[in-house]
Amino acid sequence: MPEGPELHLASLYVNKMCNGVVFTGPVRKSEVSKSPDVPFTCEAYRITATSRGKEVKLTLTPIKSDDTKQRLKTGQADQPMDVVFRFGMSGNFRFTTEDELPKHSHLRFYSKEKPCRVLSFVDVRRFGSWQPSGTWQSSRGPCVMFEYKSFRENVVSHLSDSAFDRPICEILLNQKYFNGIGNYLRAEILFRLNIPPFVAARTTLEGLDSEDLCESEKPVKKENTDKKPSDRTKQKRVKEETGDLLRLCHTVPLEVVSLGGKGYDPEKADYSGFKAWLQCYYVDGMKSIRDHNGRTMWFKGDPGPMVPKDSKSPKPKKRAKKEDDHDYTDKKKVARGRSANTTKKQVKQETVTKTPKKNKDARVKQSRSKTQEGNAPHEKKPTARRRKSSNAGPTTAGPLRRSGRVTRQKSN
DNA sequence: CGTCCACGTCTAC
DNA sequence: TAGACCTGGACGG
Repeated sequence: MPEGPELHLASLYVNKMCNGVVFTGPVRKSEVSKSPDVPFTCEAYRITATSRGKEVKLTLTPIKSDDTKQRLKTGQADQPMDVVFRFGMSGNFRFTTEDELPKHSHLRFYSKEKPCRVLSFVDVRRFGSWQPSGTWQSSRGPCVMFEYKSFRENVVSHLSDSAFDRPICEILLNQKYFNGIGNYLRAEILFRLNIPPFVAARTTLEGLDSEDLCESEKPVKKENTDKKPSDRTKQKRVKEETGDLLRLCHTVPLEVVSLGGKGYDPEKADYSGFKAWLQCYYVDGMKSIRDHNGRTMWFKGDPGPMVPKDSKSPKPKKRAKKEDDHDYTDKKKVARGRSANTTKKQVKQETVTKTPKKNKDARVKQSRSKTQEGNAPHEKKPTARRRKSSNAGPTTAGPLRRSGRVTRQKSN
């Protein structure tokens, strides 16, 4: 659930579900969670939520009672407490009855009703975290969706920062400047403007005004294809109609919010709406390669000059089980078909083992050493990456990593 | 069965 | 700038 739109939708969900609900008692944490305890307990309190970029803040507000003495004696809160959440790769909120507690519910707020209900912070992978008495993380910039003006100013006034030496697709994930943008949004945003992902960020951004000159412009849409404008003209028109890159960092996430539903959440029934909204990310026919941080960048056309030297396309997953093969309307299939699979459900017990194990995600980053001799491309960056374990003898477990990864994409 | 991949940070050489 | 941190679904053998 994790880019700006999903975090915001989560805050809307909490406010809707918890409106009028009275919560009680302590906040409870799962055994396995390593996030801190939330030292808040109260006979009667309410919960509201707000979001900023990729964070959600819950505010726990005690309901006034006359019995101050009693409250203090039993350690009850009488002041509100904020808890700030980051969702990692899989965080979300759910409000259920007590006996329907979701698996991986790691922080729980109990309602005072008879068959009580529970607001859960659910997080399968546990990359998410929370901070009791928390504040918005100071290293993160303004929210691309709801602090648009200061977001723009923050970027435009810091273009000399060396962070902007990087390719545009990589700085779009830098939360100091693009709080709320994640991997699918960067693909969708650059795709809309036809910006090659691996061009220098500063080049792409300089010249943009800290004021949005497009301000009062109406939505988007409308594509007049009878004319064949030159590329230059086309670029200009695109800008006029849809706004510049910074504006799309604002409007594109907001589109996801207005889709309703849950945004990116393949497990949910209303995922199809989101899937249909995607134009580039994981879409059949698009290209993808790993950026310098090992994250998959989806794009169309020219990758741009700053492509990682040894980068390869991740393997195109075959479309999952059939599902619908009847294309009713225009076909807009997505490469990944996570079907709503509700079959088995191994109730495996989550444990607290601390066995040092082989990392998995790390392997994703190690681009296989293609030319396994140390050719050193020391042009610009001291690209020390790409090698590492290559000539250090085969690792016991994984001798040959991927061999030939084929570039997905049929046409171009 | 094993490998690869996933909406994101963090922090330690 | 590599790993580390996690679970689980899709796929391949």
